Amino acid sequence: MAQALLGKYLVHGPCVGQIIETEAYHQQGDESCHAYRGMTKRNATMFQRGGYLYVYRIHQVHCLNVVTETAGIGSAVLIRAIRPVAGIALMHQRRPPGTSFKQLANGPGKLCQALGIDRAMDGCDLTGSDPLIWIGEDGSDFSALIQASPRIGIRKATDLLWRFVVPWEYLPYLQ
DNA sequence: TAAAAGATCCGCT
DNA sequence: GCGGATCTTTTAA
Repeated sequence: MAQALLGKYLVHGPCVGQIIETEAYHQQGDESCHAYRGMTKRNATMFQRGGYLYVYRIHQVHCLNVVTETAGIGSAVLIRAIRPVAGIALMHQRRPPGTSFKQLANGPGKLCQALGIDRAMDGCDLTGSDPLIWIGEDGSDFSALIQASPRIGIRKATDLLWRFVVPWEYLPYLQ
């Protein structure tokens, strides 16, 4: 699922971004997954069926995930970077003055800031029932360009190559 | 009730 | 590359 989400469009109101970096997290055998030790108040959304939005806060920023498993299994894909596609003026407004185009949303906290996502949106349905926030696609296939690597900023299960990136340098050649 | 850890970011060097 | 900011959840006493 983490690879399949690359190239998809994350839509929140007028703002749209194409997903270019993801990380997978799974309850089973993945110690760095929030759901590894079972359900808590924070991670409850991870145990819903796939298609829901899981948002949590870390340090001073929010991180946005897509729930991926069947109900009862805690699992999600962290969206780590998007390519801004629409609503770019509004994204600039939400980010610090002088932020470059690339830096608008090239990190988990940054893209939440650019898209205006916070913990209040945890549990939203991304599959189309909510006209404000959803995930769409245009049929683009990034599978040949995906690079796998260890996940960023974690201390456990660092051997898993569950981070998937479409390098920023490739993007101009895709249009 | 308290303390520590954490899927980050930014500025400085 | 490094450290600090700064806040919520979780866990232990």
